[in-house]
Parts: sequence; C-alpha cells; structure tokens
Amino acid sequence: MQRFVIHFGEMGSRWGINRTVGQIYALLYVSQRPLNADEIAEELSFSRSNVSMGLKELSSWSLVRLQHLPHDRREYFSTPADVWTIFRTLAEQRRKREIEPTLSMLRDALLEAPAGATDEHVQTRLREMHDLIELVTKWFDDVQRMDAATLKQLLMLGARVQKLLEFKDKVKLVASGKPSG
Amino acid sequence: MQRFVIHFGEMGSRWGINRTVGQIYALLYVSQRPLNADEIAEELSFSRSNVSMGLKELSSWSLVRLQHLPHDRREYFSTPADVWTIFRTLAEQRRKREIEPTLSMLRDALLEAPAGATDEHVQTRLREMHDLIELVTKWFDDVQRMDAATLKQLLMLGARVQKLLEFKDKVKLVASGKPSG
DNA sequence: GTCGAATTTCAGTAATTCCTGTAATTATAG
DNA sequence: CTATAATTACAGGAATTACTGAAATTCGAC
Repeated sequence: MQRFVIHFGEMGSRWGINRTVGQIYALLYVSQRPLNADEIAEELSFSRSNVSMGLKELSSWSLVRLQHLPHDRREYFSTPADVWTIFRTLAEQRRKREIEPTLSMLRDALLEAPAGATDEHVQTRLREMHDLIELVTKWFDDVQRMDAATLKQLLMLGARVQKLLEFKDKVKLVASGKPSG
Repeated sequence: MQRFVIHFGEMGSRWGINRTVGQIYALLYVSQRPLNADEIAEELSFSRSNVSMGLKELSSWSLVRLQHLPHDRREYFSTPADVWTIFRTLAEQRRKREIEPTLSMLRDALLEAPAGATDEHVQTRLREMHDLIELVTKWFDDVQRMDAATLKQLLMLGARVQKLLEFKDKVKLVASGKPSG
C-alpha cells in the first residue's frame, strides 16, 4: 500500500496533478472504508489544510464521493468501488478540460480567412488535427455509453475486431449482390 | 498559428511537459518546412539553449525527426506529416513511460503475501486496477498495429460496434446449434 | 591536424508551484 | 442564539521547475 500510494503521487506529478492529490486519491482508492480529512492528513503526514485543498481538487474532478456517517459531522470521502466507473469519470473530465477547449480553439482558427499560402498550410494542418481529435473523441464518447459488460467484451476482442470488420463487409457485399473479393 | 502555438504551450503544462516544449512542437507541427534551432528560438523568443533542451526532450519522445539540408550543417527538425503517426507515437511513449512502470509496481505489490485482512483488501483493489490497465493497454496495443484505414473504419463505426458484437454472438449460437435468444 | 560554426552542458537566477500555519468562515448540536 | 467542531481561504516561506548566458564540446570543411 505504501508503495502504491507513493507511486501514484509520483505519477500524478507527471500528469499535471500534484503529488499530494495523487497520494490522497491512492489512499482513498485502497481504503476499505471512507476516510475523513484528519485521517488522511495523519496517514500521509500532510497538513490539514493541504488535505483540504487536495480533496477540493479531487471533488472538482468528480473523482471522490462525499458522505456523512451517523452521529458524526465530519465529512468522509471515498472513491467509487468500480474501477470502470473511475476510468469513465477520468476520461470524461479530461475530455471536458483538455479536449473541448482545444477543439474549440481549432474550430475558431479554422474559421479565419487564410491570408496567403502559409496560412493555408497552417489551416490544413489544424484541420487534420481537429478531425483526428474529433473522431477519436466521438468514438470514445460512444463507447463510454456502453455497459461495462459490452465494453469489456469489445476490449477482450482486441485485434480480432479486424476480422469482424472484414466479415461485416463481406456480408454487406453479398447482400447487395456484388461478388465478394 | 499564433494562437495554436500558445494554446499548445498551455496544454503542455497541464500535461507534464513544459510550455517551451509544447510551443516548439506546435510550431514544428504547422511549419511547412523543417526548422533549425535558431529559427525556432527566433520565432518563439526563447533562448537558444532553451530550444536545444526542448528539442532534446522531444527527441527522447521520438516526436521529432532530425534531418540535414544539403550544404548546410545545421540540424533541421520536423514532425511526421501524418497525424495518425503522431498519435501512435504519443500513445506508445506514454505507455512505455507511465503505464509499464505502474503495471510492474502493481505486479510486484501483488506478489507480496498479505498480512491480514486490510492487506487482502488492498491487494484486491490493486488487482482490479492492474487488470483494467492491462486490458485497456493490450487492446490499445492490438489496435495500434492496424493500418490507418482499418483503424479509421473502427473509429467511425462508433457505438454501432455493439450491434456487430451482438450479431457475432448470434452467428456463434447458430453455428453451435443452440437456439438463438 | 586547425578553424570556426553549431550544438550542448551547466551553474546560477527567475518564475512557478507546493505546502503550512493561522485566521476566517461555515455548520450543527444544544 | 451560542458555543464549538469542522472546514476553507490565504499569505508567505519552502521546494521545485524553467530559463538564460557563458563556457565547453562536437563536428565537418579544409
């Protein structure tokens, strides 16, 4: 557990979230029961206020759940029990914070009238990036709506999905009366 | 172009790569021809040595290509023309630097003998995370080997892949002689 | 080999980000 | 409403990261 928490803290810093936040999340993730801020501060030897900031950050990412225990007015925090839920939340939030702003910046830039050959080339490149991001994001969005079981099935299919795609094409060709190649 | 470069710089800092590196990459991405370090330094108003460091960083991620022009001993840098190539490289590198270390940390932790109920719960959680990451990574790996056209087809299929999966199951049932549900 | 242009290294400084303690705020039990 | 536990905001210092200029190194032409 020690190692896991520390590793997560380090990974966090490679990622734009800071060490503290990473460690808090890791601790909540492995904890058997919800923890309050004092317990977290104690366990990780962070100041109480640092923990408060970290929890606020995690809340803003919708990555932690806040709950109250009977006869205790302190706030207790936990992570979802299901890793898939965590995965989805993470993807959704990153999309909202990083992908969407980038897409709208690209769209804006593409609306401007190009002034010369250089501008035109720039716009071509921007459009390529825009289209790629949009395609990948849309797909992700679609896939995310699937229930966990279907999603898992799709993932486990792996590269064999290619066979399935080829098969589908064949069926289509047959149905439309064309000879299969 | 201005805006694109600046946006990329800011996005970079949310990401663990610094502003300078982000901007250099963005500039190379939209540039019509390879640029040398002096040109980059000039265009972005960074010091020559900062650019050198940035390019080194980008090289270590295999994100830029180095080439020489005839009768010019300076080094010229460019990005791949194809956005899909960039996408793949990025995914591959992040996997190597972030996913693999995490996976091996998890595996190590899972090999340890649990000392008590708490440890057992921790290991359960770690295993859940390990399995998820491994599944997603393996899938990504598979998919990455596909040619661009197949990949694009798969992405464009989006959620309709679910239909395809259901169809596949039906075919299997029929083939094995069971009645379809 | 020597020369000189191009690149990199590195030490020091600037800038940013992180973290803490204290003070202020909020919320609830009585 | 009051008392007090719990949480949060924030200023300032600590730590980290980014950036620069100068010196060192590399590299190719001659």
